[in-house]
Amino acid sequence: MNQTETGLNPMQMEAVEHTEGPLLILAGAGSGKTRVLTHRIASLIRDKGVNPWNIMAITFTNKAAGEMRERVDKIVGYGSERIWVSTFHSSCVRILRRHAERLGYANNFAIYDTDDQKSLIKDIMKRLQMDPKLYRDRAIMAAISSAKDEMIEPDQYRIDAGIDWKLQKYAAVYAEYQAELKKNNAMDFDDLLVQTVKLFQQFPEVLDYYQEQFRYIMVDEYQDTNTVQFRFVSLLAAKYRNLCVVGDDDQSIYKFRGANIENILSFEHVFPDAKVIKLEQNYRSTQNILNAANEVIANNQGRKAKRLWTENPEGDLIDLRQFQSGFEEAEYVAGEITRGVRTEGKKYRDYAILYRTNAQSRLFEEKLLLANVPYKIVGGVNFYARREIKDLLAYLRVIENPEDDLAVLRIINVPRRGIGAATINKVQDWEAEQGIRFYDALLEAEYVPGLMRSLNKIKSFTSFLQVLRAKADYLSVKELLNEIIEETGYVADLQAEGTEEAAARIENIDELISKIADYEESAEQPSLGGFLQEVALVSDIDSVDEESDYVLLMTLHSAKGLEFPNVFLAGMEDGIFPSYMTITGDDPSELEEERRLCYVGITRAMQHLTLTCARQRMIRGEVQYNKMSRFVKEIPRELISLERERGEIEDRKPKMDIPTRGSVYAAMKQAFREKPQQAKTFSAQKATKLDYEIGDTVRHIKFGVGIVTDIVDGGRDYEVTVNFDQAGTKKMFASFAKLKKL
DNA sequence: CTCTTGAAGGTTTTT
DNA sequence: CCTTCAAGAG
Repeated sequence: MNQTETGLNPMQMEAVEHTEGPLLILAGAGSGKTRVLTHRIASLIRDKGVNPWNIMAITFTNKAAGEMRERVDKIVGYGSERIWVSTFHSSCVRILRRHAERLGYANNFAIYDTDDQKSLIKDIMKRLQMDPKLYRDRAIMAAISSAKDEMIEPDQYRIDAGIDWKLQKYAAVYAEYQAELKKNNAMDFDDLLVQTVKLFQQFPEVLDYYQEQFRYIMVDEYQDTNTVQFRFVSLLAAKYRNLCVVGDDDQSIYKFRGANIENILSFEHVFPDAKVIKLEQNYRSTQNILNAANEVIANNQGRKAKRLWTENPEGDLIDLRQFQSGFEEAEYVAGEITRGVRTEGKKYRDYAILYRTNAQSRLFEEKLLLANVPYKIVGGVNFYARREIKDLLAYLRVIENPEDDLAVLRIINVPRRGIGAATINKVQDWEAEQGIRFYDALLEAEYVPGLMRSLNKIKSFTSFLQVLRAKADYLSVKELLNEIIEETGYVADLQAEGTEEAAARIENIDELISKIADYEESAEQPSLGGFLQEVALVSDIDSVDEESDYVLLMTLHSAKGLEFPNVFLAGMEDGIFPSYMTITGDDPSELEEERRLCYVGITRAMQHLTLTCARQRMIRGEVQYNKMSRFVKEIPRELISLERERGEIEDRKPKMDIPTRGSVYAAMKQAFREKPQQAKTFSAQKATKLDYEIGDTVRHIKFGVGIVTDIVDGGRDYEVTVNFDQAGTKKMFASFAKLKKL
């Protein structure tokens, strides 16, 4: 490969060609590191004759993994499916599925999410008779998680706790928690890493097998690896030492999750023979944006010296707008997007709105809805964490892994079977006495004293599960779920409820069904276990689809690794960003982490960056007055445009900042709500036929009743003009407006 | 045992 | 604001 053929600059070339031995690539934002990684993999296969299956690449999201595989495929044309490209968690699961029994787990172990962890911790706290006022479950979960990140086992934790009675108590919960997980044949997220490393440490032959397999290892976003992940990688790479890590210390933003910035800062100490390559040319952003980012991050101490530069034009100034309230802020953003799309030929997907906390998405959602702008919110409540989804998944989990007592407990009385807390307590007491598993106790419920009428209910529950389990042998996952829905009457109950909320839940269930269908179509060997695993490890960002035309809303954390032509950084206020916690806390390194987050945010923008803030804002039902973020003040004045309004702005009536009434807003959201799958509808298929035409009277969920005055076939979608009785004339896309003919 | 109601308490960021 | 938890009636 030569430079002209690949379009790589000399530094990038060097990174691609340096394949033997440890390599640290310090890749600034937008410096083309993904290109380097893909070309490096391609070059290994094509030019150096390395077998695809001898390569492992760790990416930050499943989506990034898929894209990398695709790009390699384009360059090389074969073998990409044999490369291990995946996240840390997925790689570990894949390894553990084959060897978990060596660690005392069955290979079909369940994966517990944060919710599951929490219920388990609560259970244990109750059992240990701990006062929930004195001990916070969140704190305990965090403590256990960080212990695992550092590979500290319960015994060690207890020793380290010394005479601190509180930590001693934590240690007790930790030990019990770990025992319980094992008993349930389950692992939490952290365990996936920890157990894999344990596997490698305890079984040298297993380690050796994988060392032989993964002769070339690459890790993306290395600045955000934690200690276990570092151990995992270094163990695997210990034999052939072909370890290439790519990262940017300025973009380390996951300290709260155990990310250890030392991993990147001291890579050269751990691997003294490491080659270090810096990629400092930015191909993404304009001069002005890059300068702003450079100035902000320069305020941090203890970073590797570097300065990004670009050959890109200077570009627009950075817009800074301060508003009276969060409502006005959101309105402005929605308006700017509408304007850009209407007058500048921009696409909705050219825009992203980034904020510090998920809670900030609300206002934007509301205003975008009003402005008829298609959007998608990334993050927030995970789809698979919704109650109805977790309930149904719990059935599937119990079928797959009979030892998952936590899942059994979740569904034993869902839907209502008349098996209440009193009954469950009796069974649990007896179970503890006998030293058996909860589910096994249910099977032998006739021996449990004092059950009375509940006994029959338990019997019918367990026999229902047994039947399902038998059917699992020949039914597909989809059929199985239908069976569950049918037999439990889960959807029927919701239908009977007849509320908005119930309807939304049913919609979610429908979506779950189609997700299963998708899975069964696309997976090589679809199985119940495979589906549950996939579900446990997806993140919301994985479902973002570049083809679809919508504005993306997400936290700064979720935006890592992405880029957009136009970025709004919202809520630039002290107390929001940087967050209240870091300002009041006394750890200056936390402020630096926030600053890195700001750096990440700024560098997402390719052409245009807008910073917004509000003088006053409703937080938790209270009005807060915030100063403009200190980060904004770190940007040189000459890079900023304060121009109040641009172009003519229609004379606005004085705004009443009254939030849309909850019910109306909820209803609109409902009508509009964006399911990942519906997302495709926007771009791929317009409504094939409209059930109304010019002259018809229609109803819009927000604007009320009106008459259709025009319908234009815009190719992708119909653009409908409606003259509303109340709201005046509006143009809107048919697939969004959800107009109902009257 | 279930459902309703009211009060209290709590918020970064996520695989 | 929104979720979670406890208490009390049916």
